[in-house]
Amino acid sequence: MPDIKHFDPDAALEAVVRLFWERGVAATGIQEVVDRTGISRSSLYATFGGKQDLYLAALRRYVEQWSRPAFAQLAADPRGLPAVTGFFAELIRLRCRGPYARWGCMIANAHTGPSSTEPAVRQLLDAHHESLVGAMRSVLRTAAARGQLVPGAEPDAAAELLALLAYGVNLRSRTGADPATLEATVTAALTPYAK
Amino acid sequence: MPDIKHFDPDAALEAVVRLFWERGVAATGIQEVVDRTGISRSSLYATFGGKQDLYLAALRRYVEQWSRPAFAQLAADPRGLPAVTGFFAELIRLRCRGPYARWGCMIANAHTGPSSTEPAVRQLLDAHHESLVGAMRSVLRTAAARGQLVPGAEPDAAAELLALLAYGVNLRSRTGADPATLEATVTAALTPYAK
DNA sequence: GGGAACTTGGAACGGTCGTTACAAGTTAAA
DNA sequence: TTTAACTTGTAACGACCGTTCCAAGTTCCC
Repeated sequence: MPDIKHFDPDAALEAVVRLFWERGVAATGIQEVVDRTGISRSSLYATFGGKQDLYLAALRRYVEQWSRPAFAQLAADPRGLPAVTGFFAELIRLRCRGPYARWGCMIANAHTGPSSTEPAVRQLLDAHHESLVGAMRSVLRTAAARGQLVPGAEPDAAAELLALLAYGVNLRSRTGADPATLEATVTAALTPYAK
Repeated sequence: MPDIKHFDPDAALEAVVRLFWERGVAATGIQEVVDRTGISRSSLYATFGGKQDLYLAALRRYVEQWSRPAFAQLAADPRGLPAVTGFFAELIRLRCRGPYARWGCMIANAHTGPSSTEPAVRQLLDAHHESLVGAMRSVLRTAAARGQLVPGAEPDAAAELLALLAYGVNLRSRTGADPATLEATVTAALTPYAK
């Protein structure tokens, strides 16, 4: 029977996520991946395939670990509008403070990368966007059901708006945008909808 | 006395802009620049310096050629809210149709690039953002003066919101987002403010 | 213990990266 | 026409790119 892996593929992939997330695929060499993960080129290629496969795996892991939980929590939040406020507050905090400050969103970053034309990547980006919009729609419908929205507000259109706003926040946070300004902008976006 | 340049630096830089805009800096090699501009490595380095200088020059040219005129027109437009609608309509058209479709905005793209941490680039990105927000502020104040806004609307906060929305449009357009959806989203963003 | 299945480290692959050096060519004042 | 200033094409630089290959090591079934 075969030998067993001498490393934890999951931990290695996590290191790869952080590398690609912060610096981007194009700017990150395989050598850096080898150094940061501590595993050798052989093991890397045997486990994940080439760089493109590795990037795709990292993107998927990011979505599973960050986007999906956040979207699920948002969609299921029974509070309605306060859930949206909370979502953005947490987003802004994550993007501007702590270990991931100025990294932006790995998915948002991927939109401008050289692989964004590759079908698998594009499909992932589109699916991510649909998930975000869907979650926003859910929570806005909750808000509508709870009578929190002004008459005539359209949850579906507002959901798209809030999703694009999130991309804007993600992008601008990479240059060190002021979190207070971002917060105020989110407030300005929501105020007209609140009854 | 010296020899004279055998090429048009401005035309060369224009070609460089398109190259970096569409594909990004990291994914574009000097050889491609040489091929597309038609000038040799020597002339390239003698005229523009290294790759980083070339990128910065291209960014500046993009701002001068695209952003500055658009922002100036927006800020000076006497119509108020219809000017905002027109700005986004033109933006979406440019991003989704014609020769620049799916290229996004070169400045938005630059946010995720490896050079976005370099001071000169970051400063340019921040200045660009301030210009856009400033133009939005101007046109919204015009709208307020013309009585187009609902009572209580804050032009300054709304200006930031519309700027971030523009970044979102730019980003999402790179994967081929539906222009009609984007239009509807812009409408949804403006509707609550219109009297 | 023999041996098949698999992992691992390390060396090496050809290719491309951004950059530099230099000889030859061109220009116009002296 | 000499000469200094400058441009241009070509060649080459060392470094790194992503990837592959292979010998050596490890594991577990037979």
